Amino acid sequence: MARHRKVSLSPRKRPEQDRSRATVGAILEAAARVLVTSGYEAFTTNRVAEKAGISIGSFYQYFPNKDALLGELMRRHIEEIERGVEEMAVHAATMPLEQLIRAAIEQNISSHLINPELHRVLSEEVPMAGLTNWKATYTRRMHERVRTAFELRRSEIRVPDLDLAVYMVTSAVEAVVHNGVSAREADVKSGALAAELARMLVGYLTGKATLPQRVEKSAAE
Amino acid sequence: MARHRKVSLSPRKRPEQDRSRATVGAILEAAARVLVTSGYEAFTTNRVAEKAGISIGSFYQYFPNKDALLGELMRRHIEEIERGVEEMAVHAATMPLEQLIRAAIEQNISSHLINPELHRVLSEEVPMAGLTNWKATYTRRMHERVRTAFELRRSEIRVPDLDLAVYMVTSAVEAVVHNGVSAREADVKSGALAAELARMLVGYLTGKATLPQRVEKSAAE
DNA sequence: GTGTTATACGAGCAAACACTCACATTGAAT
DNA sequence: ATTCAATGTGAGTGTTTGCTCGTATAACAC
Repeated sequence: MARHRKVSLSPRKRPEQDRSRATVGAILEAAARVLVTSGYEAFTTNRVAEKAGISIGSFYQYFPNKDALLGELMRRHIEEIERGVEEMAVHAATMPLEQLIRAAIEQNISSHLINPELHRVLSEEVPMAGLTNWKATYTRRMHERVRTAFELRRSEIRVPDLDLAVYMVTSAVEAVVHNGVSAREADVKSGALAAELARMLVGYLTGKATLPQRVEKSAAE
Repeated sequence: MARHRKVSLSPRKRPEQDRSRATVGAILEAAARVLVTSGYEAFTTNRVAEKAGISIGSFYQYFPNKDALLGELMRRHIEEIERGVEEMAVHAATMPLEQLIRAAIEQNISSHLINPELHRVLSEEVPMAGLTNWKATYTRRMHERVRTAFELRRSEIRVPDLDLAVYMVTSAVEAVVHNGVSAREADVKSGALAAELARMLVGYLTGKATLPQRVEKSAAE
């Protein structure tokens, strides 16, 4: 365990030939697999190299240290999520508030369903100390986006402090969806959770409550 | 690191004399201090013993392994929180729904303010694998409590699925308060966050929205 | 072919760390 | 004063693990 002085996080060497690009790919794939199947506890550089079918020496050709691998894994995962968010944001400008909220929730849910177990391990088990806090920058970017969307609909929103509203909504959505994926799987799949959440948030923002409606057994699942 | 086969979690030996009770106290105190000031990364048995002013040998007289110490620390922290919840639950039976919600939120906030940094480290950094999942049992007990309270007010609540409602409310409260303590400190202290949260939840549960009111600069802080 | 660079290998080093054990000290009962 | 259990000590052990480095092979340039 000589992993306390971490300096460079960027790759030591860039892969130039196809052979090495395949190696890096295998490493990242194996890393995700190890995290998903055995959790962070079993996430050691030697184990990842073994599962990737390469030698530990090859690993350190492309990653300066263990944290760099974790960072790259997290970077790619967040990138994948934000690609979806980007797409949604295009339509968002024109939708009425209620549909916008609903769409954002659905978006958040599908983010969690890309690779639920990897998402869980990355956000719950991996120690954030040491790798430049990806979660924080992700949260910040998300807040900015939501804030912009809210400003466009300022007249519909009755909450005095917009920043506080942004914070409340993002916190609530993230938590309810994140926990829901494992604890209320059925409600997530049926859309009931999304519907309830949307009703809660729209009521909060507009001050106009809508009554719940019984949800039909949807086509989901 | 020979910490993979963990068996007994209960103390190896019970302290009988005052001297040894003081030792155990010093250990627990030092453990909390290390977690708060240096995070889980620096949380080693040798370090805790050193900070407690005792030898590593003495440590292992009373704790069979590292996880047992973490477990005891967590058990005491949760116990402290639940003592407050208990007190609140007495009044809860008679209050109208809105005040009940508000009281529960205030209770949750004060739980977080007992030792905010310790609370944060325990719930975010400490790996839950290995120690019998305290968080899960705490969550379950909390759900039962809230469910019972909701059942007493079933007529006021318009949400069809009560379990889902319990889940939504507890998730939202926990997340908004937990993050709020560090990210919206001012709003937590002024009571603005609690007010907004209560409004959101009451609207969601009853289907009757209330408009936000500007919050006076309160006496807090 | 020859030289050069990229890639791969894996035994082994050095440090960290949970935990043991043989021995020392203290306290209380008789 | 003697005895014995409770308590305290800390150097040392066994293991894990991040990471290096000397060396071997494959690809490319000419």
